Amino acid sequence: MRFEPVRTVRAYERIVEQIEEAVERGDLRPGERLPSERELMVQFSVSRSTVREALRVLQARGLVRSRPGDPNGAEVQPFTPAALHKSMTTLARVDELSIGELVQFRMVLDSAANLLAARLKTPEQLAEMEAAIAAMRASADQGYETFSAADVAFHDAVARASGNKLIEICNDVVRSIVLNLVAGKLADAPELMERSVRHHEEVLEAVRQGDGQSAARLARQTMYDYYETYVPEAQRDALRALLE
Amino acid sequence: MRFEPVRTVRAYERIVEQIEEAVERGDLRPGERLPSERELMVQFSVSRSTVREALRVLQARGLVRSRPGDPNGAEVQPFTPAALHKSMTTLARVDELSIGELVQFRMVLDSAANLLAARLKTPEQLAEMEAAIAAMRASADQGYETFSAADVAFHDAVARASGNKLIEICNDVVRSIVLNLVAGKLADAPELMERSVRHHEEVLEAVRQGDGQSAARLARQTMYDYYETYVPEAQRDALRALLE
DNA sequence: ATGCATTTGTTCGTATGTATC
DNA sequence: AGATACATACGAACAAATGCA
Repeated sequence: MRFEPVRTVRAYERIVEQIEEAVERGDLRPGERLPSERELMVQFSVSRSTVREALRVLQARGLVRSRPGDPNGAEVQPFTPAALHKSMTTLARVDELSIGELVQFRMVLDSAANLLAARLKTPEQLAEMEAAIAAMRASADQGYETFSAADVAFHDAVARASGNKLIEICNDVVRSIVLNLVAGKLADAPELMERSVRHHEEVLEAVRQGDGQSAARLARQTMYDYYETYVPEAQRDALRALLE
Repeated sequence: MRFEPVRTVRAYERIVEQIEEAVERGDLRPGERLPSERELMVQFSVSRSTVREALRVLQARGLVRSRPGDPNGAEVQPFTPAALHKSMTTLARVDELSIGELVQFRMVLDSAANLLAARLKTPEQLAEMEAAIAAMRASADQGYETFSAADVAFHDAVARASGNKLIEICNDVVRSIVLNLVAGKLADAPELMERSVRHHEEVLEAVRQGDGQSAARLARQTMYDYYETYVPEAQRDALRALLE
């Protein structure tokens, strides 16, 4: 007979587990309130400090949010990729994720999104994409900020049309990291913007016609062209491997 | 003149920020120790509870780990995708991510990994893949557990060979979630295993020959065939869109 | 619009189990 | 084996913020 080593589990962890499970089971829905800290310390029969440590962890995971003085207790949050975003950002910073790897990942995701969108798009989603491109063209002379916002809107519409929430979320997270990295470096370059608009139109046309392969290939090419100059020469080869 | 709204930032958050930045800057390297809680409460001039709440958050993010009685204080952890894994798991549970979406995401990632691996593989990595497939065949009659472990080893080797840590990590995270979901449902099916081994061999052959397109396509097909029966009929269409 | 009661944020003091030297 | 320093956990207290009558 062999015994398992006993894992000493902290009191606050058990509280986290219980509340986490309640949320995942759907017993606690977004918008609902947790009991007050004093009530929780009675229910779990622990001290207030322990309750608070548990709440801090839950808050860090984005499951609840508590404000000082709120008599209704902590609020259960709807899911946001904030926690996901946080850990990916630290990954990018601590583990020295290169800009090349990030752009490459975006190429993979955006490519897949376009492939699927070409097949699954609805007329409303097509209209969104068209509107986004129109906004891109209109803002070409209004500076990088506005242009970038329209660009983001287009890629978001495509990601939504893919019908895969995981693609949508990861796309969103990695994009914001990339945009943060190149922020400042990205000057206003009218000719670059204009070319980008043309490329996006080609992508959209392929999506409209349901030609997923072309849409995916064009999307990869578009992104490569757009970020090429910000990726160190040594890393570009790996990116070009996706273009063949 | 416009003023910014004052965001009241909690004391423990500032502590989290400071330590987080120190880790991200590299001032605190994995393995190094934080000062003890009593020391920290002096340095930040806050109370013990506040320090502890900050440490709980940092621990939830996987940056540090503290154990009772350790005279050296909390230890800075090397980056692990544990936090990433956690938030993706809650995403899968709370936001009702379907098994179809998860498998589809794996198809996208694994496909990209194979495409890149075909181009960037080293002889050592090829040897790893060969060893993994050999282990798969050897364990075909030893039950699902051993077989699955060898299967994981193969996909891991490919992901590493892709040279993209983001692909590697996301692959790992999503795979473990999928395996968790189908756990139990997946009975021992010798003929399924045998077919899977053959498919993996075809993938490996394409990788060996540097034929990225074929490797990617075969990888998608292999995964689809393997998980098809566990994906509800209605969701399979979206998966098949990746096979054309 | 003004208090009032309640809640969270934070502090301090204390007791207990535990790891290291 | 003992001493020391540590994290864990408890409880009481005060300030600041919030919601409601």
